[in-house]
Amino acid sequence: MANAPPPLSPRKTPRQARSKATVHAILEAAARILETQGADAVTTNAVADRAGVSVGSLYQYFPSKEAIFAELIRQMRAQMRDDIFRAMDFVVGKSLSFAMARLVRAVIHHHVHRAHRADALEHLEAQLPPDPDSLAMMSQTRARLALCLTQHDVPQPEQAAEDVLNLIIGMAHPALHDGETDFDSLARRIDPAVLGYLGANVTVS
Amino acid sequence: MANAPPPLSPRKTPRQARSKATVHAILEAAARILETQGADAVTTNAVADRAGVSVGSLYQYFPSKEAIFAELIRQMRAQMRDDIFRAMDFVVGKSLSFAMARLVRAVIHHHVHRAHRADALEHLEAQLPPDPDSLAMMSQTRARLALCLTQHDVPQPEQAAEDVLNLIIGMAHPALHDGETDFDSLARRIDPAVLGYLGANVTVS
DNA sequence: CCAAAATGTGAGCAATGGCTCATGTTCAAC
DNA sequence: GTTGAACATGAGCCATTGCTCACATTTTGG
Repeated sequence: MANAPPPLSPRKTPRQARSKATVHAILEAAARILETQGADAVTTNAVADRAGVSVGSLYQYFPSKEAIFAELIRQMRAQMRDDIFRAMDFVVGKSLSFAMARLVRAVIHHHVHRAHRADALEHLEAQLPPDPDSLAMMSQTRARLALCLTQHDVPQPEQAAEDVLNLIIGMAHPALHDGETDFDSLARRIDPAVLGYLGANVTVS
Repeated sequence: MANAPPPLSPRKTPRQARSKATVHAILEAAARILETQGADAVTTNAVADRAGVSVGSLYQYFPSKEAIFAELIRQMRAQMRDDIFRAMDFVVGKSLSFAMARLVRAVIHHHVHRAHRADALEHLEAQLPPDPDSLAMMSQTRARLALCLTQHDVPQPEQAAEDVLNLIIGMAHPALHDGETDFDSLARRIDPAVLGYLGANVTVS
C-alpha cells in the first residue's frame, strides 16, 4: 500500500574522512561523465567505475541514480546563488545600470565557468521531480536581485527580478552554447536589453 | 569496419493511405506520451501500443526510436519557422516597433500552442545528434528575421536576429512554463527589452 | 482472380542497467 | 586486543527495452 517514492536526498551522511572522499568522487565522476558523454552515459556502474569505488558504495550514500543528479543540481544552484549574491553585494549604493552590468557579467561568468556541466544539469532538472532545496536557492537568488531593484525604485521588483534573470540567461546561454567566445561583446549586447526592460518601468534616476 | 551509424531519417516512405495513417499515429502517440509522461516513458513498445500498431510496423518506417524524435523536432521547427514567416510577411512596411511586437506575440503564441510538447522536444534536441534539416529551418527563420531588421537599418542584422530570438524565447519560455497565463502582460514586458536591445544599435527612425 | 508488393503482427532475443546482498575490510573507542 | 560500527566490494538478480524476424493480411496492377 504505502509504497513511498524513493527520496532524492542522500541516504546516509558520511562520518569518516574516507567516506567523504567517496561521496566526492562519486559526484565528480557523475559530473564528468555527464559533461563528456551526455546524460544517457551516466549509469550507476559507469559512475562507480570512474569514481574508483564499487556500486555498493554508491548506493550507501545515494538511494538512487536520480539522487546523484539532484545533489549536483543543488550544488550548481548554490554556486549560482552565491555568485549573484556577491555581485549584488558589490553594487550596493551604485547606479542601477552599473548594478545590472555587473549582474550580466556575473551570469555570463557563471555559465562560462561551468559551461557543459550547467547545460546538461539544467536539462536534467526539467525531467526530475522538483527539489525543494533547489527551488529555495533559486527563490533566494531572485529575492536578492529584487531587493537591489527595490532600492532603485523599480516597480514590481519580484516580477522584474524574474524577468531580468530569464532575459540574461536566455540570451547568454544559447550564445555561449553556440561557441561565442567574445564575452565582452555578448555582455554589451545584453546590457541595453536589460536597461530597455527596466526603462519601461522606471524613469532613469 | 564501416559500421555506419543508424540514420535519423525515416526508413521508408509510406505509399498507401493506410500506412500514412500508421506513421501519423506513431508520431502522435510518441508526442502524447512525451507530453504527459516525459521522455523516459517514450519506449518503442509504449508508442506502438498507444498508436494501436505493432512494434514491427513502427520499425518499418522509423529505423530507431531517435528517428521518431528527430521527425517530431523537424515538425516543430517547421511550424515555428512558418509562424515567424507569416508574422514577418505581415509587418512588411510597418515600423520596427510594430514588427517586433508582432514577432514577440508570434513566439509567445507558438509556445502557448504547443507548450509541453515544444518544451520536451527542445530538451531532447540537445541530447540528439544535430539534424541538418532542423538546423536549416532555424537558419531560415533567423534569415527571415534578419531581412526584416535590414530593412530597418539595424546594423549586424544576423547577429541581432539571433539575439532577439534568444531574448524573446528566453523570457517567454520560462514564464509560460511557470504557469504564466496573462500573455498580454508577458508580451508587454518583452517588448521594451527587445526595443532596448535594438535601441543601442539604431536611432529610432 | 492472382501474383507480387506493401503493410501489419507480436513473441521473444540480446543487451542493458538499476539495484541488492552476502561477505570482507578499516576505523574508533575503550 | 577486542569489539562493534562504519565503510567497501562486486557478482549477479530482475526488470526493462530496443529491435528482429518469421509469418499473416491487405492492397494493387494486370
